[in-house]
Amino acid sequence: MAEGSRTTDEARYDFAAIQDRWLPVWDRLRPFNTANAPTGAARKYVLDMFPYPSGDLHMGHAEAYALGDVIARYWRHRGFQVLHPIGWDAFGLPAENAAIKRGLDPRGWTHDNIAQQRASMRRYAPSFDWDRVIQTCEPEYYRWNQWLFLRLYEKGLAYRKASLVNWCPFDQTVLANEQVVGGRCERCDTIVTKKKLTQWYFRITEYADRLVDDLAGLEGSWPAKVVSMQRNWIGRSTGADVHFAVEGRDEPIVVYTTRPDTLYGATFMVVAPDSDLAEELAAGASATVQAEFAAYLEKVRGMSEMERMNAGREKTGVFLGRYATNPLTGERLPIWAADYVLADYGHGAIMAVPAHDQRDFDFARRFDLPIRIVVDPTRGGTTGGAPLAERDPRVTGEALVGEGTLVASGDFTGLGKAEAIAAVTAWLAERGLGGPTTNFRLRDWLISRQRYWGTPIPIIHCAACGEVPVPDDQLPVVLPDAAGLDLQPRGTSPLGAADAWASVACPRCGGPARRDPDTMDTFVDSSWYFLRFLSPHDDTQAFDRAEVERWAPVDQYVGGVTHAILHLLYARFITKVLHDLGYVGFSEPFSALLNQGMVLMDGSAMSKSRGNLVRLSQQLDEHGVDAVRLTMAFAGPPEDDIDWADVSPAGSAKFLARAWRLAGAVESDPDGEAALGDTALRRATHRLLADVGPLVESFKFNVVVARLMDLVNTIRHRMDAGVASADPALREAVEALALVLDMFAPYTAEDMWQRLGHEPSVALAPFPAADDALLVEETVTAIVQVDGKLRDRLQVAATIDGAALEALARASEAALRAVGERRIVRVIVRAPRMVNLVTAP
RNA sequence: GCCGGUGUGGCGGAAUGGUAGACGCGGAGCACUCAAAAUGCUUUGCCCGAAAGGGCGUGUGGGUUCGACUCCCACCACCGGCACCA
Repeated sequence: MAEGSRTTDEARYDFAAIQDRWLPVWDRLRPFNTANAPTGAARKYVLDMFPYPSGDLHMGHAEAYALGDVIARYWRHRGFQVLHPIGWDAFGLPAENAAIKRGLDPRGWTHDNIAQQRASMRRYAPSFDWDRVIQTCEPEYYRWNQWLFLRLYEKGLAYRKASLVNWCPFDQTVLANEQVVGGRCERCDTIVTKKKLTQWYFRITEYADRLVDDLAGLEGSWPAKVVSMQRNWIGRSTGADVHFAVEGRDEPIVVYTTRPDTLYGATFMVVAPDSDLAEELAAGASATVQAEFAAYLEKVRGMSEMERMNAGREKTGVFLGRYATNPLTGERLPIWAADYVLADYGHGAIMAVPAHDQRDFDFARRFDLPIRIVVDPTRGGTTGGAPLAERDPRVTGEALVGEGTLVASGDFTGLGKAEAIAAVTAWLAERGLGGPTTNFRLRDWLISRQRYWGTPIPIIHCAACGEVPVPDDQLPVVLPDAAGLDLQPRGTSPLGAADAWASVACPRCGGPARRDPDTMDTFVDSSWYFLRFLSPHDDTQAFDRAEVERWAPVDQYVGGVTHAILHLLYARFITKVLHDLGYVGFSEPFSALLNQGMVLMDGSAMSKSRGNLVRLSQQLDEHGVDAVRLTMAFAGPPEDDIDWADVSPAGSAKFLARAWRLAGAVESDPDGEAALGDTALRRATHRLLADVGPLVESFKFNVVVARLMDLVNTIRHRMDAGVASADPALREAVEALALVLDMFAPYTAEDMWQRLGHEPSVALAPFPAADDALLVEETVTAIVQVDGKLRDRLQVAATIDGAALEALARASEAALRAVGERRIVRVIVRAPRMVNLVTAP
């Protein structure tokens, strides 16, 4: 092979020099400044989740921003005006903890980290609009957090209440339900305890139904996994409330059940020991019962969430010495307190049906309570087989939770499960003894934090007026300087000690008052930041309505699946609130979502302690920005994890060098007539141009890269086959290469573009349309099958008709050999691609 | 337990119901070189065969179809989420 002949250009591909060449040019031209884009064009809002400034950028960032940038650059090449902003999620506990550990001010620490990340980001070169940077720790931003809080407060969606909350003993602060993972603090892994505190909440439960219902509209454009996780987390369940009269009490106990059909099987009641109801019921019982209950309650309170939530643990509880009445049967039911019933779900009390609920069954066994079967699974049940006597829970130890037919249930006997649920619920509703109800696993969002580094809550506490919101015109409530404050976590907010800051005159009565010392959960900051990007410097409002209408909602959101519940749920909630308040015209913030996977090393997540940390800066120094970015895109489907041990940034660099050298081989003029060039090469070029769109839009970035490699191989092969440097088809091919490559390797593409005689930036040059005429092949490979098995390949004209193709197939030597002595009884022809000869003996 | 997802060469992964393994990594051989690196060329699913050729192959077992990685049913394995939520 005539090696070297194809690479007439012997210049070396030097990624460092190329990076140094183009960074200052891009700084000057600002090609991705949204204002520089053609106006009037269709728009796309492509948003990457903004980073948290803890240390420098890492491999995970590199993947996320590489993939997000493919999409942003793609739409620009398609002629869209693209908004692709970046900022920093700069408040929060990790930064504060890190600063305290080092004896630094969180503000300085955070700013230093942002500066470092920003410099790294500039070199990594995602196509961001650098004029829209936001940092949530600046008053220019968090002022509007406070504004948002006040709007929720006005609507009764922000409120303060005392209740048992999740408490992290290490961080000395409360946690939202969503921040407790497996009973541990999401941040520091400490076992979470419960504490009774007065805290601020956002009433997200008021939106629970819509947060579930609207997921249907996201199906298909959000990952199925995320939709299902959200649905799971909100945990909507439908059933019925049932009122049970209590002996010696005026008010009935209300319970929630998803199985009203089993009401005849209720043999006792259970209330949550840490509920007010339990306390009240115990108080009305004998001294012995009171003592037992008190001891039990103490034991329960002493347990961590971890211990209490362990489902496998043996049931415990105490009899409260009180009785309720089954509304359907009039039967007398003993009332127990047991910690398997949760105080904050439903009504904190249940009717226990041991035959048809495993937990109730376990409890009944433990305390020798009656078990009564009221649903016969052998009739109408999904699992047939064994007779009822063998399926009895008392024999099997398994409650009968499935389908079946009601037995021993008075007038309801004989009904199926679904009919019975409806019938019993209706019966209860008619008599005012209950009715259909929906319940949610989701709890209100606890947003106050007893820490320094966050948005001050804009409320003033006045002895005379109570809670008084800070008037809008007095915003922002600026976070006081950390100097002189003790930031060590002690369970109360450090801001309370900033006397000069905390003491204020009540805005209502002018009397002495104090600011609320708590700060907001940082997830408040990120719940609406995508709107701030639309008018980041507006100091008169949180966001500009006209800009919102121009850009929002986000067309494509890109980020890690770690935020599948927390951030996305909160952002969806806040968007619905803003919609209801008339501030935005849509109620879902992110029309489409792409979750990139994680970057692993040797099969597990990277960590310093595990010793498998791959440093991004080292990878960039060694292989270059483009090679790392390309590797991220080429590794596989974006949502899959990448094991860095399995991929080859060196291979990526090799490919980039090959592609780059081709730009030096082109010797024709930019305005040459491509139609006069090599047809085979032109076909390859136009096939790529035709396929890029569908591939990128279905996130098959790895396939696009493979197709680019294919094109490079084809170009080289065509050159070997005699396509000259002056052939306009070569220029056409290499230009297409540079344009498509820009999505993955912007430096290399920009340099190629210049070598091809164009002005920067390649990122703003449109993709040429594929020429349909070049997509139609002249000859194709037809396959000949015998009984569905491949036996021969034929080169045929693409226009061949069925009869001609069949004739060729019947004449195929290989096919006839396979047919042997058998007869051909049927022929399926799909011209021009396939013939199947079906035989019989 | 419930919900969601995934199973394809040594590895990462391709494949509108119609040529399984595109593209790459890794391996082997060769060229260039004093040598190496770099670069380039050839080759590379498994088995039988010198070759021609043949057989087997997409987690397992069934099914639909002329034809199944792809569609349907059952099962197995792994990953992720939720989990004493009544």
